[in-house]
Amino acid sequence: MGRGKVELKKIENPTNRQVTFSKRRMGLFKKANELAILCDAQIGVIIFSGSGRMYEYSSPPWRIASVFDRYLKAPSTRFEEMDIQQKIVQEMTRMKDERNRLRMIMAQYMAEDLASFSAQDLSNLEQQIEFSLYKVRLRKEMHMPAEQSGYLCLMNPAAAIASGQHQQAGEMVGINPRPFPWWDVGASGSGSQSQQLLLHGRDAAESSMTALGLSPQMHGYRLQPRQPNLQQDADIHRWLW
Amino acid sequence: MGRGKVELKKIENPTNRQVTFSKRRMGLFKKANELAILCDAQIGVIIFSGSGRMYEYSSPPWRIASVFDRYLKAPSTRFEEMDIQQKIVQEMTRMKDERNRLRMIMAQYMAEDLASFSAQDLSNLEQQIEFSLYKVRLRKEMHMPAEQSGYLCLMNPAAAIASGQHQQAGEMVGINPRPFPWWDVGASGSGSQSQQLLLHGRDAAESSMTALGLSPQMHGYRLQPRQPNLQQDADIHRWLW
DNA sequence: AACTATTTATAAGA
DNA sequence: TTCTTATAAATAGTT
Repeated sequence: MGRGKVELKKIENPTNRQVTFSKRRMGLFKKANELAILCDAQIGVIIFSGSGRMYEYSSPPWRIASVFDRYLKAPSTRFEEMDIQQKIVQEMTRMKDERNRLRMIMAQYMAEDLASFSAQDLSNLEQQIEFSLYKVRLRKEMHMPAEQSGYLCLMNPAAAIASGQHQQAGEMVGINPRPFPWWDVGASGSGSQSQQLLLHGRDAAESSMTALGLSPQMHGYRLQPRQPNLQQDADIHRWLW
Repeated sequence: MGRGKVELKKIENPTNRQVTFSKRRMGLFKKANELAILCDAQIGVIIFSGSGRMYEYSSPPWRIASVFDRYLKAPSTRFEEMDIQQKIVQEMTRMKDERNRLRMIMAQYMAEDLASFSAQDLSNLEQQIEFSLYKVRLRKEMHMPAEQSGYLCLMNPAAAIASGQHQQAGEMVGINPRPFPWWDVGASGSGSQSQQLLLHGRDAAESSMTALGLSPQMHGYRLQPRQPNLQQDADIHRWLW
């Protein structure tokens, strides 16, 4: 609709693209509004521009949130929702616990909260930090091969070795129980610590909706027999962890 | 567009309405698709017909759930406009992000993931760890007053002072952008890498500020409804955080 | 579901 | 950005 036919591919000229975006965005909202009124429908539209700005339309008198809420609830029964919400509460609690644990660990490791530490705890923590320092310096040496070879001597060699052995054995230095056991982070039965501490970018990219099994596709699973909700659990777990 | 002009009001004839609904629904989705492709936008459209049937479009390669997630995370989306379920999803996402962030920080601080660190990064991390070590040893001295007074000498004094100054200034040692900027956590105006590395920089920066600020009292100010209107909201918030 | 007379949307130009 | 206008596209009423 215009002076020339337009090919359905990304408009390369940024200015043209911006102008077209503006025009067509308004056109789309107008169309949505007409459809909603003419045909008595509830409509929500959300647009993110290439630059990340959000635009939204929802048919009066609704808010976008209402549309989404209806979307969330559309394919499911109340009973199933209750079920999944229980899962949510459970997983949420776990995650909150781990977050709090990590906070405490960080505070201790950065020596910002040593009030509850005994002398022995302090020694163990010191060893642990020394070992971290050792690893950093080791890596530093790799970057600048020659020059300061004696650098690592700043660290207590015994501690380095001891820590190294611990590490090889797959466990961190054990500090006494009173302070929070940050060295045992996330050790819910298995898996090496380093693995647990690494972030897998995949997590961040995943969709919460998918995770919660709230998309229509997922609801299909949940409507299956009342077997233990394995698929759903797996989905939730994958997203959460 | 048609044989006659159309008045913008609900079509009374059910058959006509249904036909128009079909035609215009497809037209709307087509327009949305064109806009998405031509202008490189991410678009989601949800339609509920008068009879309650749901239709949806989302611009490839996304699913409508992704759009919804992004909506929840958008800075302009206000907490108090969301429904309970959406709030839960949003809060979970935030908590997960913060947990992942803490994990990453821990891994770096414990020198378990230094692959992406430059020499400068390593130096700064080294300084930071040295400072932690310094604080631990300081505290250790308090426990056993006499004996090994020369203990602190193991640490590079210059680094200790430098770190101390940084600390006093209220900021951590600055390491270069490539690794995850845990040292820059919560630095509001820094314009550092955090926005790129995080799924939704602004929100995560806010929560992580308290994460490393480690003062639970301050946490989550943005999450609170601006006006403490709904008791339900308050309950959720109290439980989540 | 197809057809087409018209209206509407909009690309390009100003 | 906004307006203009030639033209493409959408669609209302018809078959």
